[in-house]
Amino acid sequence: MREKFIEELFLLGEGQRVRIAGWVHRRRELGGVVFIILRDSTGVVQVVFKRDLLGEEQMSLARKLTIESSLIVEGIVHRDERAPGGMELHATNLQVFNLAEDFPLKKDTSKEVLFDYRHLHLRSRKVQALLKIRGTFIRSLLDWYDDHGFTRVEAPTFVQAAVEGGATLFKLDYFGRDAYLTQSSQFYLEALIFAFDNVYTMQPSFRAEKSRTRRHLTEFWHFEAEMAWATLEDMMNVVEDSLKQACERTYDECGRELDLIGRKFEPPSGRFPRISYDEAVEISKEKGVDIRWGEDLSTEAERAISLEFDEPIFVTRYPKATRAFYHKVDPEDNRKVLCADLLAPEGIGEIVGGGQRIDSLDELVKRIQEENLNPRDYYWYLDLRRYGSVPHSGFGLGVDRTVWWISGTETVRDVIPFPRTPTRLKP
RNA sequence: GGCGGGGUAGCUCAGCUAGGUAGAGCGUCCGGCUGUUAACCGGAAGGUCGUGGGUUCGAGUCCCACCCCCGCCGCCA
Repeated sequence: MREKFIEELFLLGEGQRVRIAGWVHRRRELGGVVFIILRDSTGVVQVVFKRDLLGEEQMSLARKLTIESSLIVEGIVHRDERAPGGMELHATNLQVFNLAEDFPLKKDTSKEVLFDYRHLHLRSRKVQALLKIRGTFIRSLLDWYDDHGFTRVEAPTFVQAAVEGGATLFKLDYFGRDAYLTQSSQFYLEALIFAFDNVYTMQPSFRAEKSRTRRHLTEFWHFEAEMAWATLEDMMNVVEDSLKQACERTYDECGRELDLIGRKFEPPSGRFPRISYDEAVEISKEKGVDIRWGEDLSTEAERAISLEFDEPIFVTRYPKATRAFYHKVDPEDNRKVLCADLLAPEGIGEIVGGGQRIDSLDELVKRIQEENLNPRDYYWYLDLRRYGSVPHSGFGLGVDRTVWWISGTETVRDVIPFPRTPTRLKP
């Protein structure tokens, strides 16, 4: 079988014999010589097929090779300036495992058709690079939490009640009862901090909104953390430290991939600015955005603010009416709550949302009633305030959106292997 | 949910303003070429112009209805 990866071939010397395996990336045929660019997970190399080394029978096999055919080839390494990368393999033996049918993806294929064929497009070098960046970012992010006393936990995907009133849930039949797909693991994490103090999870969340934009998915990867005894400021520090480290490591480990996709990404180095909602409204007004105090920040306002800064920026203490019921009221101004959103630069918008949770039973019941929700639906969530309640804070980070920001692609769909949107359920 | 753009060959698009036998490039197939770099050269095949209805001698083109896709806003991560 395979002896070397393509990447390793470039370390070999002139005249060495080697056997590699991979897929036909490009082919160019002349009368008596066939050039194949062969791809594996580590890179590409030009393989040259000539009659004198291969013989007539294998030469005719080489002439039939189609794009994405899989093969094992033995040959002799040659340095040649005419070869891409300065090195090529002169084939001495060809073993075709599968002669591919006409590959449907060509140079002029539109983005939508590429997503129709996502199962095939994944093997492109660009998607490969993006998913490598994604994997590296996720690993680096989780490492930070593992190294800082957080316990990894999991929450159910089937749930009975909404976490927040606003977001729409996917409803499904659960043995004759109504159930929903989770839109956040937050409440479960709040229960788990009583066992572990600091917990995190990373799993999909689901939103049934028909949001047809380049930053929305109906199924997205949600990193969430919850911390006992933590204030809003503690929470922001955790977000900042972990995100900085994850960005730095991704930058360090994925230089080749960032180059390949043409992304000039600078990991944030300075302290993330923290501005209040009040200041955010002022900045928006100065930039000509039509906004009134008390309204949530519009996409236009978020963009105007994020373009003012080079680093991700926290916007804190929004008006109570713009946030879900579980946020703790700001003791310095009871019109506001102790929350923070993190806006990514370059107009990407919100990648983190979080804050300090209500720890008083009476206050929480009052807020649930004000939202016309039924406290009985939240019985176990209320229990957490009955038995040893503690001040606590937490947040959710949109993994896909963050990787989108790092990689600078056109849409968030580019950075997840199999995106789900209101109109896309396959492949 | 509101607004805008779009649906013509396998793919990317032109043709629609001014109705008159359906076009290009790429890809595919066939042939040529022993150093190609998204190779090149010659030839061929390939289309119920999103669906239904209407106007007209005649509709891809004009009118009506519907379906689907993309983007922006709202909602959020």
